[in-house]
Amino acid sequence: MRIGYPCINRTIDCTANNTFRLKSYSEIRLIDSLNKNLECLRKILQFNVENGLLFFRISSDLVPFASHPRNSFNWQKRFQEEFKGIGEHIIKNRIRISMHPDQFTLINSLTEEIFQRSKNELEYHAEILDLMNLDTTAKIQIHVGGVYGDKEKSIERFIERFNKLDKFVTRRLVIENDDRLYNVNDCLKINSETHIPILFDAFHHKLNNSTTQTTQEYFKLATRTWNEKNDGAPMVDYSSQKPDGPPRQHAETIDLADFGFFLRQTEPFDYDVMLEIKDKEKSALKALDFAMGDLRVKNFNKLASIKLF
DNA sequence: GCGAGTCAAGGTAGG
DNA sequence: CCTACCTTGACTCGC
Repeated sequence: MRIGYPCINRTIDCTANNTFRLKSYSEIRLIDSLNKNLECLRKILQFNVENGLLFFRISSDLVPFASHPRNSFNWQKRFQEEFKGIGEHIIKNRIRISMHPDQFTLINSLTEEIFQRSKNELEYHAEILDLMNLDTTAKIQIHVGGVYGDKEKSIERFIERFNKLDKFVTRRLVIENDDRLYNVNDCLKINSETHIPILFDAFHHKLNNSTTQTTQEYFKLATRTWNEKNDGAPMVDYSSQKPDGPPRQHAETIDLADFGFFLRQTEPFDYDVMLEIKDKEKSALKALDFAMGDLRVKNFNKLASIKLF
């Protein structure tokens, strides 16, 4: 098991998602942001390795306006050495990497234009991971998309569109159950047609499940869609409800009692867990401490003390 | 230097 | 058909 957190580190004084407004777009701004973002990504990964956090989600904002028509700059070529260097450190330290395009990426959209934009956005994500020379265990996670008044048809459309994507994207693509529309059962239907792995989101599952099957059973159904050799250990998203917050809001900091309960529920399995919690690496470190002290967590990937960079 | 308003992209619910 | 809301951080502008 590896433990990780998404995109932002609040301890380090920099972020890997510097951006700007479209109105102020220029090649200079783009290069400047990308320089800062790659430099900061290095620092974050360095911090993570030093602290035993070996799972990380790279921000979709790493390259501002990457798939926007306004941007015709060949950033792939300009920064290929930098990407390659970061990739080498990721591989050397056996860091697990994921990416998560945001809500506007909808491959099952009713309109061809939105599908095309989504396809471009997915290709951008795959390019980043390719430029780093990461194998297919580095994943891109998306939700199934909209329902558009007819879930059956929308699932069919997802499958048709999935089959239109290039191999360099689909080999990295996984789907995640969401909190309102598509639950694990829906994802399983898509998996039976496409063999796309299902990323189990524990919090979303709590908020959106239609049967009496337990978390354990669904966890098992979802995680066994991952092919160990090509996909690596299953990725899992974990978070909990913010106490006294509006429903669905993610907690400010980790609830170790709840996390411990989740670990026990999923005990026999090896997987990598992403903690979607507001205070980011702070909670991830608490969880790491907790898990290392918990003898029941098997296959625990202890800190590799190799120095980065 | 600060706070408020706004930001590429879509969808759903409620009216 | 139209509007509010989802959800988050950070850019940008006006003071």
